[in-house]
Amino acid sequence: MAEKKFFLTTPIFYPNANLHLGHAYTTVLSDIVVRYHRLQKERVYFLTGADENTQKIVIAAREAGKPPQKFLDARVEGFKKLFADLNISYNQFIRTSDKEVHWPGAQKLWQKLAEAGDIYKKEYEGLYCVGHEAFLTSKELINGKCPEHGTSPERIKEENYFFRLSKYTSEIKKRIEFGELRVIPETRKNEILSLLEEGLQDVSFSRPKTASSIGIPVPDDDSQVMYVWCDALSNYITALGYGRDEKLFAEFWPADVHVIGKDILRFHAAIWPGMLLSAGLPLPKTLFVHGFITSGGKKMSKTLGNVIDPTELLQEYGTDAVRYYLARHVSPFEDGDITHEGFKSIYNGDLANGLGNLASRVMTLAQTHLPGPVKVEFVPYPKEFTDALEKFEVNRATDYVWGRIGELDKKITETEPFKLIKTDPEKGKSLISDLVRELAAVDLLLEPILPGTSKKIIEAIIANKKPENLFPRKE
RNA sequence: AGCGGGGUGGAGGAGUAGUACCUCACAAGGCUCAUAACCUUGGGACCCGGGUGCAAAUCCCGGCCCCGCAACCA
Repeated sequence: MAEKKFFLTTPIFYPNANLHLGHAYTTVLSDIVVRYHRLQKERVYFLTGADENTQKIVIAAREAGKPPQKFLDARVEGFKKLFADLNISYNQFIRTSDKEVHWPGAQKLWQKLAEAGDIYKKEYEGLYCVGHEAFLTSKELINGKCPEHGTSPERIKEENYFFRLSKYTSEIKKRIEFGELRVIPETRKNEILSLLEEGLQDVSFSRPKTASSIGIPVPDDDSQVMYVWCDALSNYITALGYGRDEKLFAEFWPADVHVIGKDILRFHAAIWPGMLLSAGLPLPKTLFVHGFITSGGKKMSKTLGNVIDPTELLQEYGTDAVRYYLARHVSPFEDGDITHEGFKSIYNGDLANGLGNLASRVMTLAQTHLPGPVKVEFVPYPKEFTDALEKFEVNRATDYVWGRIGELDKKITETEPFKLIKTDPEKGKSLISDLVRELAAVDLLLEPILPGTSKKIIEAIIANKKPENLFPRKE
Protein backbone atom coordinates (compact mmCIF):
# COMPACT_ATOMS: atom_id res chain seq x y z
CA MET A 1 0.00 0.00 0.00
CA ALA A 2 1.32 3.38 -0.98
CA GLU A 3 2.04 5.91 1.70
CA LYS A 4 -0.35 8.72 2.46
CA LYS A 5 -0.45 11.64 0.05
CA PHE A 6 -0.64 15.28 1.04
CA PHE A 7 -1.49 18.04 -1.40
CA LEU A 8 -1.31 21.60 -0.11
CA THR A 9 -1.86 24.80 -2.03
CA THR A 10 -1.35 28.49 -1.34
CA PRO A 11 -3.39 31.06 -3.19
CA ILE A 12 -1.87 32.35 -6.39
CA PHE A 13 -0.63 35.87 -5.94
CA TYR A 14 -1.17 39.00 -7.99
CA PRO A 15 1.98 40.24 -9.68
CA ASN A 16 0.76 43.81 -10.01
CA ALA A 17 2.56 44.74 -6.78
CA ASN A 18 5.42 43.33 -4.75
CA LEU A 19 4.73 40.63 -2.23
CA HIS A 20 4.34 41.81 1.32
CA LEU A 21 4.63 40.17 4.70
CA GLY A 22 1.16 38.68 4.44
CA HIS A 23 2.15 36.67 1.40
CA ALA A 24 5.30 35.65 3.23
CA TYR A 25 3.15 34.46 6.12
CA THR A 26 0.90 32.31 3.94
CA THR A 27 3.82 30.62 2.28
CA VAL A 28 5.94 30.14 5.40
CA LEU A 29 3.00 28.64 7.28
CA SER A 30 2.35 26.35 4.34
CA ASP A 31 5.99 25.43 4.04
CA ILE A 32 6.28 24.40 7.69
CA VAL A 33 3.22 22.18 7.43
CA VAL A 34 4.48 20.69 4.19
CA ARG A 35 7.96 19.98 5.55
CA TYR A 36 6.41 18.30 8.54
CA HIS A 37 4.35 16.03 6.30
CA ARG A 38 7.41 15.18 4.24
CA LEU A 39 9.23 14.20 7.41
CA GLN A 40 6.27 11.93 8.21
CA LYS A 41 7.21 10.17 4.98
CA GLU A 42 4.07 11.20 3.17
CA ARG A 43 3.96 11.80 -0.58
CA VAL A 44 3.73 15.56 -0.63
CA TYR A 45 2.88 18.04 -3.35
CA PHE A 46 3.15 21.74 -2.58
CA LEU A 47 1.72 24.21 -5.07
CA THR A 48 2.00 27.97 -5.28
CA GLY A 49 1.91 30.45 -8.12
CA ALA A 50 0.85 33.71 -9.69
CA ASP A 51 -2.52 34.97 -10.86
CA GLU A 52 -1.67 36.86 -13.99
CA ASN A 53 -4.70 37.35 -16.19
CA THR A 54 -6.13 40.52 -14.81
CA GLN A 55 -6.74 43.87 -16.30
CA LYS A 56 -4.69 45.46 -13.53
CA ILE A 57 -1.62 43.81 -14.95
CA VAL A 58 -2.15 45.45 -18.29
CA ILE A 59 -2.44 48.81 -16.58
CA ALA A 60 0.57 48.25 -14.34
CA ALA A 61 2.64 47.09 -17.30
CA ARG A 62 1.65 50.12 -19.29
CA GLU A 63 2.66 52.38 -16.43
CA ALA A 64 6.00 50.60 -16.22
CA GLY A 65 6.36 50.98 -19.97
CA LYS A 66 6.76 47.27 -20.57
CA PRO A 67 4.87 44.70 -22.61
CA PRO A 68 2.60 42.70 -20.27
CA GLN A 69 4.42 39.39 -20.59
CA LYS A 70 7.84 40.97 -19.95
CA PHE A 71 6.40 42.78 -16.97
CA LEU A 72 4.93 39.57 -15.61
CA ASP A 73 8.13 37.61 -16.09
CA ALA A 74 10.07 40.18 -14.07
CA ARG A 75 7.51 40.17 -11.29
CA VAL A 76 7.38 36.43 -11.11
CA GLU A 77 11.16 36.34 -10.85
CA GLY A 78 10.76 38.63 -7.84
CA PHE A 79 8.25 36.23 -6.28
CA LYS A 80 10.54 33.30 -6.77
CA LYS A 81 13.47 35.20 -5.31
CA LEU A 82 11.48 35.99 -2.18
CA PHE A 83 10.33 32.39 -1.86
CA ALA A 84 13.92 31.23 -2.24
CA ASP A 85 15.01 33.68 0.45
CA LEU A 86 12.29 32.30 2.73
CA ASN A 87 13.39 28.74 1.96
CA ILE A 88 9.98 27.75 0.59
CA SER A 89 10.05 24.18 -0.67
CA TYR A 90 7.29 24.30 -3.25
CA ASN A 91 7.04 21.57 -5.86
CA GLN A 92 5.44 23.72 -8.49
CA PHE A 93 4.95 27.38 -9.26
CA ILE A 94 2.01 27.76 -11.60
CA ARG A 95 1.43 30.81 -13.74
CA THR A 96 -2.03 31.39 -15.14
CA SER A 97 -0.49 33.06 -18.17
CA ASP A 98 1.05 29.70 -19.06
CA LYS A 99 -0.83 28.58 -22.14
CA GLU A 100 0.52 25.06 -22.05
CA VAL A 101 0.21 24.25 -18.38
CA HIS A 102 -2.84 26.19 -17.33
CA TRP A 103 -5.10 27.06 -20.21
CA PRO A 104 -6.21 23.62 -21.43
CA GLY A 105 -7.46 22.68 -17.96
CA ALA A 106 -9.27 25.95 -17.40
CA GLN A 107 -11.03 25.47 -20.73
CA LYS A 108 -11.88 21.88 -19.97
CA LEU A 109 -13.38 22.92 -16.66
CA TRP A 110 -15.44 25.59 -18.39
CA GLN A 111 -16.75 22.98 -20.83
CA LYS A 112 -17.70 20.66 -18.00
CA LEU A 113 -19.71 23.41 -16.37
CA ALA A 114 -21.33 24.21 -19.69
CA GLU A 115 -22.17 20.53 -20.28
CA ALA A 116 -23.82 20.48 -16.86
CA GLY A 117 -26.03 23.32 -18.06
CA ASP A 118 -24.63 25.72 -15.50
CA ILE A 119 -23.37 28.43 -17.83
CA TYR A 120 -25.72 30.88 -19.48
CA LYS A 121 -25.54 34.23 -21.22
CA LYS A 122 -27.05 37.29 -19.68
CA GLU A 123 -27.11 40.95 -20.43
CA TYR A 124 -25.52 42.96 -17.71
CA GLU A 125 -25.99 46.64 -17.20
CA GLY A 126 -23.83 48.69 -14.91
CA LEU A 127 -21.73 51.73 -14.26
CA TYR A 128 -18.42 51.31 -15.99
CA CYS A 129 -15.37 53.30 -14.95
CA VAL A 130 -12.83 53.59 -17.74
CA GLY A 131 -10.00 54.21 -15.28
CA HIS A 132 -10.79 51.03 -13.40
CA GLU A 133 -11.74 49.15 -16.54
CA ALA A 134 -14.38 47.66 -14.30
CA PHE A 135 -17.93 48.10 -13.14
CA LEU A 136 -18.55 50.04 -9.98
CA THR A 137 -21.56 49.90 -7.73
CA SER A 138 -23.48 53.07 -7.01
CA LYS A 139 -22.35 52.82 -3.39
CA GLU A 140 -18.75 53.20 -4.42
CA LEU A 141 -19.38 56.52 -6.12
CA ILE A 142 -19.01 59.88 -4.49
CA ASN A 143 -21.31 62.52 -5.99
CA GLY A 144 -21.79 60.22 -8.93
CA LYS A 145 -18.08 60.10 -9.65
CA CYS A 146 -15.42 57.48 -9.20
CA PRO A 147 -13.49 58.50 -6.08
CA GLU A 148 -10.21 57.29 -7.50
CA HIS A 149 -10.39 58.74 -10.98
CA GLY A 150 -12.73 61.66 -10.45
CA THR A 151 -14.69 60.81 -13.58
CA SER A 152 -18.32 59.93 -14.08
CA PRO A 153 -18.76 56.30 -15.02
CA GLU A 154 -20.68 55.39 -18.15
CA ARG A 155 -23.79 53.28 -18.12
CA ILE A 156 -22.90 50.29 -20.23
CA LYS A 157 -24.73 47.16 -21.24
CA GLU A 158 -22.75 44.08 -22.02
CA GLU A 159 -23.35 40.43 -22.51
CA ASN A 160 -21.56 38.06 -20.17
CA TYR A 161 -21.66 34.44 -19.32
CA PHE A 162 -22.85 33.59 -15.84
CA PHE A 163 -22.31 30.54 -13.69
CA ARG A 164 -25.33 29.09 -11.96
CA LEU A 165 -23.82 29.15 -8.49
CA SER A 166 -27.22 29.58 -6.83
CA LYS A 167 -28.07 26.00 -7.78
CA TYR A 168 -25.40 24.65 -5.43
CA THR A 169 -26.11 26.64 -2.29
CA SER A 170 -27.69 23.85 -0.30
CA GLU A 171 -25.23 21.20 -1.42
CA ILE A 172 -22.24 23.35 -0.47
CA LYS A 173 -23.84 24.17 2.84
CA LYS A 174 -24.40 20.50 3.56
CA ARG A 175 -20.80 19.59 2.74
CA ILE A 176 -19.47 22.30 5.04
CA GLU A 177 -21.89 21.54 7.86
CA PHE A 178 -21.01 17.86 7.85
CA GLY A 179 -17.31 18.56 7.59
CA GLU A 180 -16.83 16.92 4.22
CA LEU A 181 -15.35 20.26 3.35
CA ARG A 182 -13.72 21.32 6.59
CA VAL A 183 -13.38 25.02 7.18
CA ILE A 184 -11.05 25.93 9.97
CA PRO A 185 -11.06 27.72 12.30
CA GLU A 186 -14.62 27.38 13.53
CA THR A 187 -15.33 31.12 13.33
CA ARG A 188 -14.69 31.09 9.62
CA LYS A 189 -16.96 28.08 9.21
CA ASN A 190 -19.75 29.95 10.97
CA GLU A 191 -19.12 32.98 8.85
CA ILE A 192 -19.47 31.10 5.61
CA LEU A 193 -22.49 29.15 6.82
CA SER A 194 -24.32 32.35 7.65
CA LEU A 195 -23.51 33.62 4.19
CA LEU A 196 -24.85 30.40 2.67
CA GLU A 197 -27.96 30.85 4.76
CA GLU A 198 -28.70 33.95 2.71
CA GLY A 199 -28.25 31.98 -0.49
CA LEU A 200 -25.67 32.38 -3.24
CA GLN A 201 -26.21 34.38 -6.37
CA ASP A 202 -25.04 33.43 -9.80
CA VAL A 203 -21.68 34.92 -10.62
CA SER A 204 -20.41 36.71 -13.66
CA PHE A 205 -18.07 34.32 -15.39
CA SER A 206 -16.67 36.12 -18.43
CA ARG A 207 -15.76 39.50 -19.89
CA PRO A 208 -15.98 40.76 -23.44
CA LYS A 209 -12.64 40.51 -25.16
CA THR A 210 -11.06 43.84 -25.99
CA ALA A 211 -7.93 44.79 -27.88
CA SER A 212 -5.91 45.15 -24.72
CA SER A 213 -7.42 42.39 -22.63
CA ILE A 214 -5.50 39.33 -21.62
CA GLY A 215 -7.05 36.13 -20.46
CA ILE A 216 -8.18 32.70 -21.43
CA PRO A 217 -10.61 32.56 -24.36
CA VAL A 218 -14.01 31.11 -23.59
CA PRO A 219 -14.41 27.83 -25.48
CA ASP A 220 -16.51 28.29 -28.63
CA ASP A 221 -16.82 32.05 -28.18
CA ASP A 222 -13.88 34.17 -29.23
CA SER A 223 -15.61 37.35 -28.21
CA GLN A 224 -15.28 36.57 -24.49
CA VAL A 225 -12.49 35.80 -22.07
CA MET A 226 -12.87 34.03 -18.75
CA TYR A 227 -13.35 36.06 -15.64
CA VAL A 228 -11.23 35.39 -12.59
CA TRP A 229 -13.20 32.45 -11.17
CA CYS A 230 -12.65 29.91 -13.87
CA ASP A 231 -9.35 31.50 -14.76
CA ALA A 232 -7.71 31.57 -11.34
CA LEU A 233 -9.38 29.05 -9.02
CA SER A 234 -8.90 26.36 -11.62
CA ASN A 235 -5.13 26.58 -11.07
CA TYR A 236 -5.45 24.10 -8.23
CA ILE A 237 -6.34 21.36 -10.69
CA THR A 238 -4.65 22.52 -13.87
CA ALA A 239 -1.33 22.49 -12.04
CA LEU A 240 -1.84 18.77 -11.55
CA GLY A 241 -2.43 18.32 -15.25
CA TYR A 242 -6.21 18.46 -15.40
CA GLY A 243 -7.15 18.77 -19.06
CA ARG A 244 -3.71 17.81 -20.35
CA ASP A 245 -1.87 14.96 -18.60
CA GLU A 246 -3.92 13.79 -15.66
CA LYS A 247 -1.46 11.50 -13.95
CA LEU A 248 -0.68 13.87 -11.09
CA PHE A 249 -4.29 14.89 -10.93
CA ALA A 250 -5.36 11.31 -10.34
CA GLU A 251 -2.70 10.95 -7.69
CA PHE A 252 -3.17 14.13 -5.70
CA TRP A 253 -6.67 15.53 -6.19
CA PRO A 254 -8.59 16.41 -4.02
CA ALA A 255 -6.42 18.91 -2.20
CA ASP A 256 -5.82 18.05 1.42
CA VAL A 257 -5.71 21.70 2.23
CA HIS A 258 -6.08 25.04 0.54
CA VAL A 259 -4.31 27.59 2.71
CA ILE A 260 -5.99 30.96 2.23
CA GLY A 261 -6.32 34.37 3.86
CA LYS A 262 -9.62 35.39 5.34
CA ASP A 263 -10.28 37.83 2.52
CA ILE A 264 -10.71 35.12 -0.05
CA LEU A 265 -12.81 32.76 2.04
CA ARG A 266 -15.96 33.31 0.04
CA PHE A 267 -14.39 32.39 -3.25
CA HIS A 268 -12.89 29.24 -1.86
CA ALA A 269 -15.80 28.17 0.27
CA ALA A 270 -18.58 29.03 -2.15
CA ILE A 271 -17.64 29.64 -5.77
CA TRP A 272 -14.88 27.03 -6.02
CA PRO A 273 -16.88 24.21 -4.44
CA GLY A 274 -19.81 25.18 -6.65
CA MET A 275 -17.64 24.84 -9.73
CA LEU A 276 -16.27 21.50 -8.62
CA LEU A 277 -19.73 20.14 -7.86
CA SER A 278 -20.91 21.24 -11.28
CA ALA A 279 -17.93 19.52 -12.91
CA GLY A 280 -18.50 16.38 -10.87
CA LEU A 281 -15.11 16.62 -9.18
CA PRO A 282 -14.32 15.93 -5.51
CA LEU A 283 -14.10 18.91 -3.20
CA PRO A 284 -10.95 19.84 -1.29
CA LYS A 285 -10.86 18.34 2.17
CA THR A 286 -9.89 21.40 4.16
CA LEU A 287 -9.82 25.15 3.85
CA PHE A 288 -7.40 26.58 6.30
CA VAL A 289 -8.16 30.25 6.77
CA HIS A 290 -5.60 32.45 8.47
CA GLY A 291 -5.82 36.07 9.53
CA PHE A 292 -3.91 39.13 8.51
CA ILE A 293 -0.72 40.62 9.79
CA THR A 294 -1.19 44.09 11.11
CA SER A 295 1.48 46.57 12.05
CA GLY A 296 0.98 48.53 15.22
CA GLY A 297 -2.62 47.30 15.35
CA LYS A 298 -3.55 48.56 11.90
CA LYS A 299 -3.75 46.98 8.54
CA MET A 300 -0.57 47.64 6.64
CA SER A 301 -1.09 50.27 4.01
CA LYS A 302 1.08 52.51 1.94
CA THR A 303 -0.84 55.60 2.99
CA LEU A 304 -0.31 54.85 6.68
CA GLY A 305 3.33 54.12 5.97
CA ASN A 306 3.36 51.14 8.30
CA VAL A 307 4.20 48.53 5.72
CA ILE A 308 6.89 46.10 6.75
CA ASP A 309 8.72 44.71 3.79
CA PRO A 310 9.77 41.08 4.12
CA THR A 311 12.84 41.73 1.99
CA GLU A 312 14.13 44.28 4.50
CA LEU A 313 13.62 41.92 7.39
CA LEU A 314 15.36 39.14 5.51
CA GLN A 315 18.34 41.34 4.82
CA GLU A 316 18.62 42.51 8.40
CA TYR A 317 17.89 39.26 10.24
CA GLY A 318 18.06 36.37 7.80
CA THR A 319 15.74 33.65 6.59
CA ASP A 320 15.17 31.71 9.77
CA ALA A 321 14.58 34.75 11.93
CA VAL A 322 11.72 35.75 9.66
CA ARG A 323 10.38 32.20 9.54
CA TYR A 324 10.60 32.03 13.32
CA TYR A 325 8.69 35.23 13.92
CA LEU A 326 5.93 34.24 11.53
CA ALA A 327 5.75 30.72 12.89
CA ARG A 328 5.55 31.53 16.56
CA HIS A 329 4.44 35.09 17.01
CA VAL A 330 1.63 35.27 14.52
CA SER A 331 -1.51 33.30 15.34
CA PRO A 332 -2.62 31.06 12.48
CA PHE A 333 -6.26 31.81 13.25
CA GLU A 334 -6.42 35.43 14.24
CA ASP A 335 -4.69 38.56 13.11
CA GLY A 336 -1.11 38.91 14.21
CA ASP A 337 0.88 42.04 14.75
CA ILE A 338 4.42 42.99 13.89
CA THR A 339 6.55 46.06 14.47
CA HIS A 340 10.25 46.63 13.93
CA GLU A 341 10.88 47.01 17.68
CA GLY A 342 8.85 43.91 18.47
CA PHE A 343 10.71 41.89 15.90
CA LYS A 344 14.08 42.85 17.30
CA SER A 345 13.04 42.12 20.85
CA ILE A 346 11.81 38.66 19.86
CA TYR A 347 14.91 38.05 17.80
CA ASN A 348 17.26 38.86 20.66
CA GLY A 349 15.22 37.11 23.30
CA ASP A 350 14.33 33.87 21.57
CA LEU A 351 16.94 33.38 18.89
CA ALA A 352 20.14 35.05 20.11
CA ASN A 353 19.72 34.44 23.86
CA GLY A 354 17.61 31.33 23.46
CA LEU A 355 18.41 28.93 20.67
CA GLY A 356 21.69 30.44 19.50
CA ASN A 357 23.17 30.72 22.95
CA LEU A 358 22.06 27.22 23.92
CA ALA A 359 23.66 25.64 20.86
CA SER A 360 26.77 27.59 21.60
CA ARG A 361 27.07 26.62 25.28
CA VAL A 362 26.34 22.94 24.73
CA MET A 363 28.72 22.60 21.81
CA THR A 364 31.48 24.51 23.53
CA LEU A 365 31.30 22.03 26.40
CA ALA A 366 31.29 19.14 23.93
CA GLN A 367 34.15 20.45 21.84
CA THR A 368 36.31 21.17 24.89
CA HIS A 369 35.70 18.04 26.91
CA LEU A 370 34.59 15.20 24.63
CA PRO A 371 37.11 13.12 22.67
CA GLY A 372 34.85 12.87 19.63
CA PRO A 373 31.34 13.39 18.26
CA VAL A 374 28.37 12.04 20.17
CA LYS A 375 26.38 9.51 18.23
CA VAL A 376 22.85 10.80 17.94
CA GLU A 377 19.88 8.70 17.07
CA PHE A 378 16.47 9.53 15.74
CA VAL A 379 13.95 10.42 18.44
CA PRO A 380 10.29 10.18 17.40
CA TYR A 381 8.34 13.43 17.52
CA PRO A 382 6.35 13.83 20.75
CA LYS A 383 2.59 13.85 20.46
CA GLU A 384 2.23 17.40 21.67
CA PHE A 385 4.32 18.56 18.73
CA THR A 386 2.71 16.42 16.05
CA ASP A 387 -0.82 17.17 17.29
CA ALA A 388 -0.17 20.87 16.94
CA LEU A 389 1.21 20.52 13.42
CA GLU A 390 -1.60 18.22 12.29
CA LYS A 391 -3.99 21.00 13.29
CA PHE A 392 -1.90 23.71 11.58
CA GLU A 393 -1.10 25.20 14.97
CA VAL A 394 2.40 26.08 13.93
CA ASN A 395 2.68 28.60 16.76
CA ARG A 396 1.93 25.96 19.37
CA ALA A 397 4.35 23.52 17.83
CA THR A 398 7.02 26.20 17.99
CA ASP A 399 6.08 27.06 21.58
CA TYR A 400 6.70 23.44 22.43
CA VAL A 401 10.20 23.52 20.93
CA TRP A 402 11.09 26.65 22.87
CA GLY A 403 9.80 25.02 26.02
CA ARG A 404 12.36 22.31 25.42
CA ILE A 405 15.08 24.90 24.90
CA GLY A 406 14.21 26.46 28.26
CA GLU A 407 14.33 23.08 29.98
CA LEU A 408 17.76 22.40 28.56
CA ASP A 409 19.12 25.75 29.72
CA LYS A 410 17.76 25.04 33.17
CA LYS A 411 19.25 21.58 33.23
CA ILE A 412 22.71 22.93 32.46
CA THR A 413 22.46 25.43 35.30
CA GLU A 414 21.25 22.81 37.74
CA THR A 415 23.57 19.94 36.86
CA GLU A 416 26.66 22.17 36.40
CA PRO A 417 28.58 20.02 33.90
CA PHE A 418 31.35 22.66 33.81
CA LYS A 419 32.06 21.91 37.49
CA LEU A 420 31.46 18.19 37.35
CA ILE A 421 34.00 17.78 34.59
CA LYS A 422 36.69 18.94 37.03
CA THR A 423 35.68 16.78 39.97
CA ASP A 424 34.54 13.64 38.16
CA PRO A 425 35.63 13.66 34.49
CA GLU A 426 33.84 10.44 33.58
CA LYS A 427 30.50 11.56 34.93
CA GLY A 428 31.08 14.99 33.49
CA LYS A 429 31.64 13.60 29.99
CA SER A 430 28.60 11.41 30.24
CA LEU A 431 26.48 14.37 31.29
CA ILE A 432 27.79 16.51 28.44
CA SER A 433 27.02 13.69 25.99
CA ASP A 434 23.47 13.63 27.31
CA LEU A 435 23.17 17.35 26.75
CA VAL A 436 24.37 16.98 23.16
CA ARG A 437 21.80 14.26 22.55
CA GLU A 438 19.08 16.47 23.94
CA LEU A 439 20.22 19.33 21.75
CA ALA A 440 20.01 16.96 18.79
CA ALA A 441 16.46 16.01 19.74
CA VAL A 442 15.47 19.67 19.89
CA ASP A 443 17.23 20.27 16.61
CA LEU A 444 15.16 17.58 14.94
CA LEU A 445 12.01 19.41 15.99
CA LEU A 446 13.37 22.54 14.38
CA GLU A 447 13.76 20.90 11.01
CA PRO A 448 10.36 21.81 9.55
CA ILE A 449 10.35 25.26 11.15
CA LEU A 450 13.92 26.50 10.72
CA PRO A 451 15.44 24.11 8.21
CA GLY A 452 18.60 26.13 7.67
CA THR A 453 19.45 26.52 11.35
CA SER A 454 18.53 22.93 12.05
CA LYS A 455 21.06 21.83 9.47
CA LYS A 456 23.83 24.00 10.90
CA ILE A 457 23.30 22.63 14.39
CA ILE A 458 23.26 19.01 13.37
CA GLU A 459 26.44 19.58 11.35
CA ALA A 460 28.08 21.06 14.43
CA ILE A 461 27.05 18.03 16.46
CA ILE A 462 28.41 15.63 13.86
CA ALA A 463 31.70 17.55 13.73
CA ASN A 464 31.73 17.98 17.53
CA LYS A 465 32.47 21.64 17.04
CA LYS A 466 30.94 24.81 18.31
CA PRO A 467 28.73 26.22 15.50
CA GLU A 468 29.19 29.66 14.03
CA ASN A 469 27.25 32.39 15.79
CA LEU A 470 23.77 31.41 14.61
CA PHE A 471 21.92 34.56 15.63
CA PRO A 472 24.20 37.47 16.56
CA ARG A 473 22.61 39.88 18.99
CA LYS A 474 21.27 43.11 17.52
CA GLU A 475 21.67 46.26 19.51
C1' A B 1 -27.12 50.51 8.41
C1' G B 2 -25.38 45.24 8.00
C1' C B 3 -21.74 41.13 8.97
C1' G B 4 -17.27 39.32 11.50
C1' G B 5 -13.22 39.59 15.21
C1' G B 6 -11.47 41.89 19.53
C1' G B 7 -10.80 44.83 24.51
C1' U B 8 -6.23 40.20 30.19
C1' G B 9 -0.37 43.27 34.73
C1' G B 10 4.15 48.94 31.71
C1' A B 11 4.32 46.28 26.31
C1' G B 12 2.93 41.91 23.36
C1' G B 13 0.23 37.36 23.74
C1' A B 14 -2.29 32.39 25.88
C1' G B 15 -6.48 31.09 28.54
C1' U B 16 -14.72 28.88 26.07
C1' A B 17 -16.59 28.32 34.64
C1' G B 18 -13.24 26.06 39.81
C1' U B 19 -6.53 29.01 43.26
C1' A B 20 -5.07 33.73 36.14
C1' C B 21 -0.33 31.46 32.36
C1' C B 22 3.86 32.84 28.88
C1' U B 23 7.45 36.33 26.69
C1' C B 24 9.66 41.22 27.05
C1' A B 25 10.59 45.24 30.46
C1' C B 26 11.43 46.23 35.98
C1' A B 27 13.68 44.67 41.16
C1' A B 28 16.67 41.30 44.21
C1' G B 29 19.78 37.03 44.29
C1' G B 30 22.68 32.89 41.93
C1' C B 31 26.13 30.95 38.21
C1' U B 32 30.46 31.65 35.08
C1' C B 33 29.90 26.44 30.16
C1' A B 34 27.63 30.24 26.73
C1' U B 35 26.15 35.38 21.99
C1' A B 36 26.91 41.11 28.83
C1' A B 37 24.16 35.36 27.70
C1' C B 38 21.74 31.37 31.47
C1' C B 39 19.01 30.00 36.32
C1' U B 40 15.97 31.36 40.85
C1' U B 41 12.68 34.63 43.40
C1' G B 42 9.49 39.05 43.54
C1' G B 43 6.01 43.25 42.40
C1' G B 44 2.02 44.19 39.11
C1' A B 45 -3.78 42.64 35.16
C1' C B 46 -9.17 40.15 33.26
C1' C B 47 -13.17 47.79 29.37
C1' C B 48 -17.91 49.44 32.14
C1' G B 49 -22.98 48.10 34.18
C1' G B 50 -26.48 44.37 35.05
C1' G B 51 -27.90 38.91 35.00
C1' U B 52 -27.50 33.28 35.42
C1' G B 53 -24.42 29.75 38.49
C1' C B 54 -22.08 27.09 44.69
C1' A B 55 -18.44 29.23 41.30
C1' A B 56 -17.49 33.84 35.29
C1' A B 57 -11.69 36.51 32.07
C1' U B 58 -14.69 32.40 30.38
C1' C B 59 -22.10 31.97 29.55
C1' C B 60 -26.50 35.81 28.81
C1' C B 61 -28.32 41.11 28.29
C1' G B 62 -27.06 46.37 27.74
C1' G B 63 -23.22 50.07 26.99
C1' C B 64 -18.39 52.21 25.52
C1' C B 65 -14.02 51.67 22.54
C1' C B 66 -10.71 49.33 18.66
C1' C B 67 -10.01 46.56 14.10
C1' G B 68 -11.58 44.18 9.67
C1' C B 69 -15.16 42.74 5.77
C1' A B 70 -18.90 44.55 2.55
C1' A B 71 -17.77 39.39 -4.19
C1' C B 72 -11.97 39.63 -6.94
C1' C B 73 -5.09 43.06 -1.94
C1' A B 74 -2.74 36.46 2.41
